[in-house]
Amino acid sequence: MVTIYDIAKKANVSAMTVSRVINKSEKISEETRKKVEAVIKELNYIPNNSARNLITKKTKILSLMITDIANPFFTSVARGAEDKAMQMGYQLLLCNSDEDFEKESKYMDMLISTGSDGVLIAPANDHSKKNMKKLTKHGIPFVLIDRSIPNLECDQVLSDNETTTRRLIEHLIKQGHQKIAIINGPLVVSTARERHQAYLDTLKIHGISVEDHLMKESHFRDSDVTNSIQELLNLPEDERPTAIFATNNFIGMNTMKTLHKHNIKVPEEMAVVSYDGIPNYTEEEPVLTVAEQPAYNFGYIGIQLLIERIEGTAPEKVRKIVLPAEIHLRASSLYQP
Amino acid sequence: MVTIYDIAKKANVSAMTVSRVINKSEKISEETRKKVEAVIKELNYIPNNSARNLITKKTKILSLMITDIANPFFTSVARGAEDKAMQMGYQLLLCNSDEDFEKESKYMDMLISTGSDGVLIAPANDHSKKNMKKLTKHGIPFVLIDRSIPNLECDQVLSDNETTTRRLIEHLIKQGHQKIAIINGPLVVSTARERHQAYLDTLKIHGISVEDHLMKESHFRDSDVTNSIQELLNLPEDERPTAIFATNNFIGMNTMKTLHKHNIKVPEEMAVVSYDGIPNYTEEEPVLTVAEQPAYNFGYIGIQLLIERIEGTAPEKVRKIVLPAEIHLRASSLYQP
DNA sequence: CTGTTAGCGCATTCAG
DNA sequence: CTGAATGCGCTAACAG
Repeated sequence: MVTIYDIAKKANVSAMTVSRVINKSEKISEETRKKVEAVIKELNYIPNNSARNLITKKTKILSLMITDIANPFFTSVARGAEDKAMQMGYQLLLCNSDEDFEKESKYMDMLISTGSDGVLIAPANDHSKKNMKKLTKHGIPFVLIDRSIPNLECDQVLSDNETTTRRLIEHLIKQGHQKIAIINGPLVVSTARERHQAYLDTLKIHGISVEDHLMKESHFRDSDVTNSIQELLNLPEDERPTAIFATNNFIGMNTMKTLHKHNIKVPEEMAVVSYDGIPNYTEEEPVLTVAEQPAYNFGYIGIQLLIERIEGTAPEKVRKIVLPAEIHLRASSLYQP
Repeated sequence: MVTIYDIAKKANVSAMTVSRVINKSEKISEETRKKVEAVIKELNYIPNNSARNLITKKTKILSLMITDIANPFFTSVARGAEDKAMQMGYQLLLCNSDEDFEKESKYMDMLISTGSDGVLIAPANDHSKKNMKKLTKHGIPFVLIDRSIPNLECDQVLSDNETTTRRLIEHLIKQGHQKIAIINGPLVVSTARERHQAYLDTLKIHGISVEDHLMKESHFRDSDVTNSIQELLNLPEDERPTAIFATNNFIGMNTMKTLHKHNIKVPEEMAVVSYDGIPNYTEEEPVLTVAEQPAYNFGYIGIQLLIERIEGTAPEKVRKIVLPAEIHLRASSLYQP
């Protein structure tokens, strides 16, 4: 392995001078800088970060913890995060918690051990607070994205779940729907809770009674919603919903698939609206009405806040950034006379 | 920061003993082990990997370099790689070269600097050989996936491009097609070259003349193929192809979209076959005939080979694993009388 | 089974 | 502008 000493010897300078050249110190004469750089190139020298980190306590590595790498929403988040991180001279370590607190904890120890300068995280659920506390104890800044955690003051980039949900539900109401079902993720996740609450509030505002049997709790991962749908379809005619609100892309997509299997016509027999965009890999126009969140920006802005926190350019006060979603009205919820 | 010395002092042992406990050395009395572990837990001690790496030259970090994080093919590769890496106690650093040799080189220096134990890489193109040589010079093992590099002896996990392409083209020939176009990626990438060659060979075997104007070179990223398609459609009636072979998922998908825009009926006016699966996010049955590669296994097996190489359990001789693709015949290439 | 000594490669002091 | 000494946190090699 080539070290600064090898460079120093060959360039007839001290190791310290080489170190200064590497770190782009200003206080180096043009002449010696060029001489050293030539030797560095000649010997293919690449600095050893482990040695560096040991002293500086900095790694120039940021970590991104997401809950599902198979979800296009998080793929976009990752792209945004990666773009900003690279632009700012940081590397990105990608971790996938699979919506699992235990797996998240395990990764967290690894991150601390390896030395991340900061962590951008979509927490698995409310229990993740424990992991956040651990980061704080180790002096590692973090920024929450997509999901908040109760009673945890920190920088975060979130979606405006209240407004977006209300707009989706009111759209359904305007289309004449009174019995609107919700298929949600686990309520131990903040986004599920907020969308649940906004669903309830909107119904109440419009004088629509809330029915327990229209509220289903499923998962945010790409798992089947057959049971939930089946239960909704099994309801007596006068209780059966005429519309379904799916709280993420996989639930929405699987709802459409399942309804199709049951030969239920959308939107005539059942209207569907969903959270999150779904990439269109076909030549057909998309059908599903969705509230598309700015996933890329979750990553991009999240990393920006994180770096500002790390480099001390952020204000003392924590920042909570709330981004709007964009609603695309499509056939799945538009009444066709 | 808590160090082994803090633990040692509080547990009334030497730092070395603490180190042994952390590293699960056998030669420790049950009693002292328990005592030390208790203090570690009490003080929330997590070892500093930078210090460790400096001595051991091991980081327990593997890197995965892919060329396009937005491509579902590589997302699957990443999942497979992540699963295996985690299972074996390694972390995965994900890098995205964007099909760009320069970006790949930049990441490569970072990887070497941070200290990856090994690299699993889908090289951007043949020029990447230079980057591979650099890894070798720094003693970092690597495994190629998806794409090989001419005259580079190393472990690799590839797809059987020759057989798969032949089967796709022969399927088209059986359907009665004689004028078959190919829209390919850049020929500086091995997979593009191999598919190109197999396309030529298959046509020749079946006595079909090869026409230059039916061979288009595009990109593997999600960019438009409008020009290529336009040129094909502009050909005089008797030279115009009746089928298109797309050499990856994005090309296939964009070919379908573009044909749709031109109101060209598939497969009646133009049959289409494509490489790579495309996730189906709709309730409709997929239409496109594809050769689906075992992407997950590229990652999974690739990491396996890599770890065997790192830990010295691999045979001296390099291994070349060739995985078959699975052909799904669908409407886009099936003649409907 | 446990402890001592030394040093991994580099940047932070502090001197010149 | 340059250099010498020191130690970051940990483990390899040896000694007891």
